[in-house]
Parts: sequence; structure tokens; C-alpha cells
Amino acid sequence: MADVAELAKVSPSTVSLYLRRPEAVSASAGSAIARAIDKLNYVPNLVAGGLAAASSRAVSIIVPSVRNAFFAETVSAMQAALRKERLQVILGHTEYDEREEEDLVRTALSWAPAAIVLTGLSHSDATRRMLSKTTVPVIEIWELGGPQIDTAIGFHHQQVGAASARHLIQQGRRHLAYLGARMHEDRRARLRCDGFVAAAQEAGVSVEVIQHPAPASAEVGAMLISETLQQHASTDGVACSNDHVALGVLFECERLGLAVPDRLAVVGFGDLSFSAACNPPLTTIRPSGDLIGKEAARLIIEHLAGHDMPEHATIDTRFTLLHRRSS
Amino acid sequence: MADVAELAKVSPSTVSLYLRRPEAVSASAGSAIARAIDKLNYVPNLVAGGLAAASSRAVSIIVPSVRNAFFAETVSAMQAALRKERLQVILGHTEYDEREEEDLVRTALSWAPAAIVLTGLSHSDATRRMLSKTTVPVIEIWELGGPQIDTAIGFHHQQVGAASARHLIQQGRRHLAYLGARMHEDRRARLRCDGFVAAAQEAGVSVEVIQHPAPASAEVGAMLISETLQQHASTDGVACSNDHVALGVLFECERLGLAVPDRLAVVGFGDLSFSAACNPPLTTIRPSGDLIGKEAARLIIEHLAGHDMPEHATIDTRFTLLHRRSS
DNA sequence: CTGAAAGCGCTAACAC
DNA sequence: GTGTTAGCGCTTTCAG
Repeated sequence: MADVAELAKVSPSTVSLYLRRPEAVSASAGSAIARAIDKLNYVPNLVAGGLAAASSRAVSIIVPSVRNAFFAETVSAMQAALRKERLQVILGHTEYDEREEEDLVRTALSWAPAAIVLTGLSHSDATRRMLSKTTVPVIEIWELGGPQIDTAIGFHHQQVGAASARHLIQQGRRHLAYLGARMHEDRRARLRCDGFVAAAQEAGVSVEVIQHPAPASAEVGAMLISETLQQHASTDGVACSNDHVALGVLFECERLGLAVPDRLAVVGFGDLSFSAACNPPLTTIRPSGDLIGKEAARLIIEHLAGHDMPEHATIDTRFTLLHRRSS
Repeated sequence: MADVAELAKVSPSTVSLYLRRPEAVSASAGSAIARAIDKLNYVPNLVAGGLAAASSRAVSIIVPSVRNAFFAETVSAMQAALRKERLQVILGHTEYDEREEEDLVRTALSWAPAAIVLTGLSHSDATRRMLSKTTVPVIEIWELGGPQIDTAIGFHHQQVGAASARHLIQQGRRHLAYLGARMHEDRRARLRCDGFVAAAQEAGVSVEVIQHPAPASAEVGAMLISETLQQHASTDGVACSNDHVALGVLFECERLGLAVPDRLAVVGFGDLSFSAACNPPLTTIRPSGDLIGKEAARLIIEHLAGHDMPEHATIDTRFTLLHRRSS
């Protein structure tokens, strides 16, 4: 920066100012600086900037895993929006472990990020304590309806479950089941299950929960549906913890020669890339992963611009039930 | 850090040393420092550390998109391995755009990262120039066989295409087609296609390329196969740019009542979560996304430990053809 | 094994 | 609109 300043015949602080607010510098100084930067191939050091400003242009995002298409979508949308403001994404994976999360939050804080984004509302006490003490804005995503640290953006997973149940009942189904994968770790899948069961019971319809500890996959879906049909032969409508599981159900039904939706109606969750194309096309619930990321980015950018973030705000990004031929 | 030093009755530099190499500090000083850290709830400031050390504990990873399961896997594996060494992942998405990549590399450099990881071997001239000038180690992943900036880790995509073609020919197929999605942007899909065509021609077998500009999806797969069968009715074996496309082919064949593999053999790429579970289970090629991430992390960690990275090293992580019932 | 000293490259008051 | 000044919180020689 000193070299640039010298070449442009201004002081370093003018260069600094130009870099952060070009409009605050006179046109002549500005263009001289621009030329010098170009000539010297100058790349500002953001680490030094972050230290001096006591806040880096980094946003820490902590998700269970980007292998999960839902979080990949949110991370991707957020990254795209933050990039325009020259904010960097620092990524961490909890692998659904609160201890890992705690550790990630700790190191995240040592980067003095512009904001910390984490997934869900359930965290260890230590995590909660660390975060409520800092001045760094905290955003929790992908879950609503619990105690939140500060801002939360997402939707109510119980409502998703309830919507699935009501849809199946509307289609004339009276013997429901929820097929859940990895529900001991995936709190949000569990909430959807709870909402499903509650809505079914309220409607006076029979409901079972069949689950498997492995992560959601088509294999697990196939196993779960065959188990379900063995134990509860009259089952005529199922909701699945996500579309991978639902796809496995469709595959298994095809192998068993079981007609979908005539004999069994299937509802998924996620609207993944194959969901509209399979046989039959899958009725599913599309969450708002993209919107969650965009809204989070918007809040962070506004906060950085000086608008202080509304305290304890809640943004409900909703979800959509897509009625296709599997139900 | 000064507070910790005071409480532990040592100097700040001893605390600093303890933090980086605990074994270099006496046991008594060490435990006093540990107690002070705990008592004060001290979290080191990595930004300041990065500035002083002229290299931050951050690794910049630039991929086309984490929405793509392949890159999500690599990013995830890398993150997990780097975390153990307290290295942070800074993530950027190019969306298959070399201009974007150039920009991302520029900002990546301004973080003085411990290493920069980017996808593929094809970059803009400016990107190449920036990277060859820095002292930051550069690793290119997911592609082998072109001019590399420094280290490359991945496999040869032409070999993947060739392996698919040879497999189909071995299964007695003589009228091949390659179904490609977004090949104008996805260089690696194009390379696989090239390898496929070359191997087929070499074997004296007929081969067609049918493509669609949209990103790979089951919908695109369905469209591509019906187009193929219309234009080249004798086609009896297809390879697809990835398993999403292949899945769409299976769906469409089912709708058309076309027997797989009797009438048409199908080979995918990716071994995605549904590939073993669908009807029939999909023959596919499993790339080494996980291994790529692990190897990249290993190299970076070794470099940080002082072992200098072998210049212009190439690590071939290979791939595996999984012969299942679709062929 | 420990401590003193000298920055790392930038930002942010503040004065001009 | 521009420059001066005083750090930001750490790391890293180098002595002792």
C-alpha cells in the first residue's frame, strides 16, 4: 500500500480510503491510485485489514455437511450473494455433532468474522454462552420454533410434517407411516416426524413411525418400506424424511409390483434433482434452502452497512408442497 | 494474550510459543498457561496471528459449485482433514466461469492462505500468472493430463470415457452413444466424452454424441435418450455424463417399456447415492472425490510442517468401474 | 526454556 | 479531501 501511495503521490491512508470508499476520494487522486494499483499489481492484504478494523471480511458458515444437498444449496446461495460485497465464506462441518460445532464456533470467533451462521437451534451450552457474549452477529438457519440466540431464518419442520399428513389424508389415506432416516442425529427430520404424527392423530388416522439409524439414502428407503409393509400391511400412505428415502420407496414398490399411488401414496421432502423425473413423479415438499441463504446474506450485508440487525428477528421462509403423481 | 501471560506469570511470547508448540514450553509454565487460558476464556486471534506470521491458517478452496455432489464430497473430506490441524477452509464457487475464478483467486491471495486449491487445469491467463508468481502452494484437483501450475491431484477423464466404452463393447454392444449434459461448460464431462468416442472408434464400433446445454439432471437424461433412440434407433449401449443423466435414462426406458440392459445397456458416472438402489442397479464409474480431498489436505499439512511440496507433482487417484445390472 | 524488541500491513480518529 | 499518528494482537528473531 505504501508503494501504491508513493507511486500515486498520495498518502497511504488515502489509498486505504480509496479502497474502501472510492467516492470519498477526489477523482484525480482516485485515478492516480487506480493506475498505481494496476501498474504494481497490488493486492490488498485482507488479514492486515481485518486486524486493524477488528472485524474481517469473512463470514463463518457452520452446517452439518455440504454433502447434504440442502445445505449445499444454502451455502452456495449465500456465497454468491456475499461475494458481491467482497465477503469471504469460511466453511465448517459439524457432521451433526454438537461438540464439533462448539469447536468450530470457537475457531470461527478467532477469525473475528463479520457474522456467524449456524444450522439449527440446538447447540451445546458452551456454544450458546460463547455466542451470546460476542458482538458478532449470529444467524441460525434451517429451523424455526425454538429458543434462538439472535436472528433465525428458516421454517417450521413440524409444519412440514403436518402438511404431509394432511395431504395424504386429503387423498383418502387412513393408514399412515413416517419413514425416517438418522433421526437420532437429524433433529429436523425428527421434528418433521413429530408434526406428521401429531397431525395424523389429530385427524384420527392410524400412524406408525419406522426408522433406520443410517443417513438418508435410497437403500434405506427400500428397507424401510419393506419393513413397514411387513409390520403394517394396511399402510396406504407414507411420508419420508427426504426424497432420497422416497426414491428408494418408489424403487422397492416397483420391484414388489406395488402400485404407486393406487396402493401406496408417497410424499418426500426436498424436491431433489430427480424428484420430478422419476416414476411416478414424486409428491414432495420443497424447502427454501436458496432463500434462506439469500436472506442470511442480505441481513449480514445490511448489518455491515450500518443498519443494525433487528434483535431476535425471525424470518419464516416457508415451504411448498408439490403435488405430483406419487400421491 | 497479554492477560493470559500476566495471570500465568510468564511473558506473552511464552504464551504464544505454548499455543503453537506446547512441547517447547516447560511443564510448569505450560500448565500455568493452560489454567490462565481456561480461567480467562481466552480465544486466540487468528487474524493477528496470520498477519504476524505472514501466512494465515486458512486454505482457499475454489470449486465450480458445492451443489455438485462430486465437489461437495471433496470439500467435505478436505475440511475434515484440515480441521484436525486447525486449518480453516475458505470457500469460493466459480459457477464454471473463468472470470469468476480469476476474481476468486485474487481475493484468495489477499488472505495469504496456507494453500490455494482450485478445480481443473484450465484457467485464464491472468489466473495462471497470479498463481505462478506467488509463493503460496497451488493444488489443482479433479483433472489430470494437461499443463499444471504446480501440483495436480485427480484422474484422467479420457480414461473414464474409454473405460465406459470398452466395458460396453465387452458386453457385446456395437452401437454406442454418449449422452452429455452441459458439455460446453463442463470441460471434464467433455474429456470423458472424447475418451469414449476415441475408444469406440478405435474398436471399430459406431458411436454418436447427443448433448444438451442444461446441467446434468434426470430430466435431461430422459430427453437425451429419447432423442437418441429417435435419431439412432439401433443404439444398444450408452454412457452418460453422470449418474443423474443415467437415472433419467432408466426412468425413460421404463416409461417406454424398453428393457435395460437387454435392449439398452447404460453406464453412468459418479456412483451417486441412488445408483446402487435403482432398477436395475446402475453400472457406473466411481471417481475418487473423497481421496482427492484427503490427498490435497495431506500435502498441505506436510508442506506446513516444513516438508516442501514436491514441485509439479501429479497424484493419480484413479477411478473404479462398478459393474451392476444396467449393463 | 524464557523474555525483550521489532514489526506484520493495514485502519481510524483526528487535525489540517 | 488528505495526511499524521497510533495502534490492532500476535509472531519471530535473538539474547540471555
